[in-house]
Amino acid sequence: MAAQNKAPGGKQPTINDVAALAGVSKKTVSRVINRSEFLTDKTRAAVEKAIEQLGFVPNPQARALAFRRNFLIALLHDNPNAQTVLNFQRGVLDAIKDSDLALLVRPVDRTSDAMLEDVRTFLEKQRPIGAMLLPPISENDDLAALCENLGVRYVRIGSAPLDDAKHCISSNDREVVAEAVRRLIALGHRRIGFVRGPVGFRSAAERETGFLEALADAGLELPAEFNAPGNYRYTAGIEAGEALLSLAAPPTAIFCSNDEMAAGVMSVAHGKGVKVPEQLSIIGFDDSPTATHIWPALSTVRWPIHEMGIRAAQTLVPDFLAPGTKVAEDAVLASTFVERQSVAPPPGS
Amino acid sequence: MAAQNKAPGGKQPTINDVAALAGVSKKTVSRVINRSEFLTDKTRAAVEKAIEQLGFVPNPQARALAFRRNFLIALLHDNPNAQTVLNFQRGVLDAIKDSDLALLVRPVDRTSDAMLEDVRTFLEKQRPIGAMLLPPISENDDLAALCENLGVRYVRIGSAPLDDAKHCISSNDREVVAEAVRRLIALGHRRIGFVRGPVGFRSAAERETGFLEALADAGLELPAEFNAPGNYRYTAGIEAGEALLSLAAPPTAIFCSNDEMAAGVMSVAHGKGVKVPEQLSIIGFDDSPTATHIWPALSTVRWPIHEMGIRAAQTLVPDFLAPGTKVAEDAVLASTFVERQSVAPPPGS
DNA sequence: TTGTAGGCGTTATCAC
DNA sequence: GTGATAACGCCTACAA
Repeated sequence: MAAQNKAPGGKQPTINDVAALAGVSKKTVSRVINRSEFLTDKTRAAVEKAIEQLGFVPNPQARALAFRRNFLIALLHDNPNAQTVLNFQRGVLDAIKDSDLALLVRPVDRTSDAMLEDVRTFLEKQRPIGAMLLPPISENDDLAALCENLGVRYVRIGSAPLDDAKHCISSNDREVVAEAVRRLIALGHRRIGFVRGPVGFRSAAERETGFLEALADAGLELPAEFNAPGNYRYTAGIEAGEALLSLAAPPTAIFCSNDEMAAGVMSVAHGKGVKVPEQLSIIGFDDSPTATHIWPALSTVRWPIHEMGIRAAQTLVPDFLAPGTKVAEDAVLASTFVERQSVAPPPGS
Repeated sequence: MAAQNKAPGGKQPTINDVAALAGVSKKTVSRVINRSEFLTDKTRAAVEKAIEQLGFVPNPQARALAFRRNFLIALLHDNPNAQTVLNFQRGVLDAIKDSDLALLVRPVDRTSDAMLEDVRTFLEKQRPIGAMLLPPISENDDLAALCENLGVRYVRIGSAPLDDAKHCISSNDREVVAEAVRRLIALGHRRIGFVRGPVGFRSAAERETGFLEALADAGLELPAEFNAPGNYRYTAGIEAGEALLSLAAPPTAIFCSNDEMAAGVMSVAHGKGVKVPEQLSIIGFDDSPTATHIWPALSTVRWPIHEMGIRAAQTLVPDFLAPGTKVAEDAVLASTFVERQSVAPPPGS
């Protein structure tokens, strides 16, 4: 489309071609590229015209070499939820859209002994400006320390503040879970079951705390047999559902620490002929695609993951964004309770 | 862990440090790095020892500059199915794991007029060695031509061969869809509905062809009212389900062109009290997480997407993979029919 | 405010 | 086979 006038030789034009055409030194061109303040408007205009005319695009590899730093930011993740990762990715890409940055993706294996070394090698090799850590690996302090040591900026994404605001974007999961559970209580539920997240995950702990807070506020308790273990997988939901719905006096509502497990519980309910939501209310967490694909549609907590991607990028590289980008201030973003068809008053009310 | 002996000054050691330590020229070190054939075993050993000793890692930015090419491959996608994208991504990363390559991710907006220009800018700026195009944008011939023109290698992923084998990794969707439908017919179904994919998508066309082939082989026809439009979204499944299940003589089985739409159809069935699979069999396509999260679990076609990611990377950059990597030959990978609980003989059989 | 010289870490050229 | 020397395209330091 654009008149891509190539430099002599048919190659990509370089800073030298621009300098020659504009009748200035290449350093001056460099100053224009890097938005130096010390430039006459006239000079700048002349250079910009030449750039336009040649269709010049600065070579990022050369800049990376000279800057001793790549114009890349990295996304490190070990998240089983594809939609979450991808939504976050989209957010990041939306944020860096008009900048010179590109996004590098790096899944890591948190169960591997070599994880830290792998990440170190990756960061040393690619030298990204910064790295964004998605949960659950964002909870790993060693990883943050590694970034710090290597001079790679980092931002951790979490369900609760994990670090100082400069290094953390989080949501208020606990509060929203409590809100969701209060909703169940307001509907009349008193026998409320809980399916936990995996041990050692901050997100799981936050959700559990929020759940217990809401119960405590209402003067309710969580009987041991209503407290089912889980690991964020569908199969754990199946097991929890089997356990909870086989009780002599089963719960009338179950809060599951994520949507996948909620889907598992719901499958068990269907299999046992337990009507949702008439006989059993179910709430999940994530607002994953699953939440709307199952029947009845699942009430859940929506994580502002796309927004978190944007904010994470903004926090990580405010100085590399396109000029004029509006950057939000808050590091804690609000999750929201989304009520759908899986919730109703308890039977007989 | 490794004894990272730094070069004088505490920085990363460079090729000069290695050359000095090994007592050779830096070009010789370069030859070792790039696996040149013209080297004495003795020289090579000496250099490798020095590399080891210093913990030297070649600077990819400098290499990129000298090679006039980045050690990056790009994944271009505009796929609504997060799991598909991420599984593919994993495959690619598995394939390039022990190489010097890194993966750049670039979502594109196929509905935008500026799409082609955006991709051009991206490719010119980043200069990746190659690009991998996921469906549906893989079906865009202009995009392939653009890569060709820019000297960026490319591989297209598709449901059927879209290009010569050198540039295409595909699956045999048509055959497998036919197989799935034959299974329905074998169970006794004669009234089989179809929910189409979006117009203009090759994947949709392939699935439809396979479906019709199986019907024709059995001497069956697809009545117009059994042929519902769709766009791969859940809501389209809802609409199709409403239409098909409201017919005076509804189908006893429905093949949906993807899982999301199948989930929609299933929700409608639940809502209408139509028992799945007793009164209605449903088959989807993708084997997405949704397939196992809904109840009853959905029979579907599994796309070998992770494997396709591996093969795509191998096809794209066979010369950059870790030495000794076994590269498969076939460009057509097999999808498989996965039978789950959503399929049974028709009522009254 | 602008320009000159030199360097970033690697590879290509072309002798030896 | 191996090694000087000159790129690669851009930036920093310092000079003007």
